[in-house]
Amino acid sequence: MADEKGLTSRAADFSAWYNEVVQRAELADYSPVRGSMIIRPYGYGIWELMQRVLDDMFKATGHQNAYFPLFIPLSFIAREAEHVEGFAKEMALVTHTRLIHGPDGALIPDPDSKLEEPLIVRPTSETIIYDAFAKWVQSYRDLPLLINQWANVVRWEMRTRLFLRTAEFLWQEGHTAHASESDAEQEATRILGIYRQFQDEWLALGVITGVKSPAEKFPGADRTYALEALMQDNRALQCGTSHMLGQNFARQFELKFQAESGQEEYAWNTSWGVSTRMIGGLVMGHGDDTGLVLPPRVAPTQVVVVPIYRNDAEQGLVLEKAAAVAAALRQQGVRVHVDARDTLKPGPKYYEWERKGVPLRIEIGPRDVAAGKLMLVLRLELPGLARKEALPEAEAIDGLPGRLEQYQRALLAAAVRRREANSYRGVRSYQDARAIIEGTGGFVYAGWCGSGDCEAKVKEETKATIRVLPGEEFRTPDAPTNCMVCGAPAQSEAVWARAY
RNA sequence: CGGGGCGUGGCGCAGUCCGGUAGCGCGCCUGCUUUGGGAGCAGGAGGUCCUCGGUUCAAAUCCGAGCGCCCCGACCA
Repeated sequence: MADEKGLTSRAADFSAWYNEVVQRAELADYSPVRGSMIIRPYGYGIWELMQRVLDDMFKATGHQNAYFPLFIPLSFIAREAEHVEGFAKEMALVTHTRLIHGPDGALIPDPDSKLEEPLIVRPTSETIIYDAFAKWVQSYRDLPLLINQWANVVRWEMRTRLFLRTAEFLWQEGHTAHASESDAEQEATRILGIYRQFQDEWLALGVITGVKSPAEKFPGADRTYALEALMQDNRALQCGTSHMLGQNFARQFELKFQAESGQEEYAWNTSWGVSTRMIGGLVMGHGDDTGLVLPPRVAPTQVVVVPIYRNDAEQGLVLEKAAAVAAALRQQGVRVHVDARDTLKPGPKYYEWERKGVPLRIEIGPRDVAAGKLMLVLRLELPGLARKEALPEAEAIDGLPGRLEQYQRALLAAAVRRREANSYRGVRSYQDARAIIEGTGGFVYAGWCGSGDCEAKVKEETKATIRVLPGEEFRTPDAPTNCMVCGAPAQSEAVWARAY
């Protein structure tokens, strides 16, 4: 366990480190309900930044936001066989609508208020949304229908972890209907591209993308595209999914339209989502033994200004300068905070903001004011970047957005470097794969025959699953041509890893 | 649901074996001195010791039952 100052190190106990970072950076807290979490203002600030960027991306590609109900009739979820099978074990139900005092005075559900048909709390909204779509769509002229919603969903998980797996979480779920299979397919991959751009360029995660195996795909989908990031403990984190749903839901919910030809046809659907889980990805992807490390683009505070002074006169002087610097930075669109608290010395402030992952700190003391300089300190030492640098004030301010962008890019480069350093390509034997998975961990690229039996065997024996069948960009040039498990001709390359 | 751990001021813990005035560090409040990497002194506030029951003159401590949370595993974003 860590003392009040230090943190458990990643090497000593990765999951303890994770929990401590999340709580000490004030991202989240436990709630009285098992498996439910409180997202604190600092964590929610990150989520708001994520939302803003993604929302703009969705809007720019023609999507509109809407809101569908939290409660879904139980019968809806039951309509798509594979879908209900996938979620049946983790459903929260509303069965009563009233409380009364029982014999011993305690509040109990009023038996008379029992609902004829229980409601489920949405684990995802395909069913209720496609039911609505069916009412809205008549003609091919109504398509494509491109809808997104920002919502909470509930999945009653057996085992939970802050951000990574909680009973309730926040996400966006896009739902679209198209006139043709190829339109829907295009939509699913276009969204995958948007997610990819967001997770690399904003979150700096260095994700790989690809298709899920049939065993790992979304229940009810024909095909699931996914993004996977490699965490610092060399376990994979699924950071988002985009599903080609085919006509599975359209058939169940009578989502039909009249085609140009006059023929009545079922629409083609896609659904796609990313969640607050990405915040967990940021923590495990970038954090270090000091605490959180945030990419500037999603940092609620990008720059913290820490004034240094010894007496009232210096305090006035330095705070005035700090305010001016902050104002100049805000002019440039930088999110800056001046830590003017008089109760802490500079040192403790440094530690606090480092723990919270703020990308850049500006120290301003009397000596700097006199010299017309600012001390800039990055949260991390990264290749090609000076961690600490004293620059003339004007130069420092003008160059600051660029400096943040450099840092942003360096974080992504470091993530990709780490991912590739822990990716094992061209693995030919199951024995080798197993040694990697049970040893250091990481992404194992190997041939796969496509058989669910081979996949299940590996999962059973090593706990590793196929994360994705990698997209073209991520494939190994001379990938093995045989399945690493059974030796039969490989149908595709697969990336194996233990996952969250 | 199985295995492990833990419930004592806001946080981290000691005290439990062997019953006898509830403590320590950090944090918090007030004042003064401080401030370029976790400051000092002085004063102060803050606790149904998880809950219920039992034993006892006396329970944080012993006995019984229950509850909760965290971690590991099986299920999953």
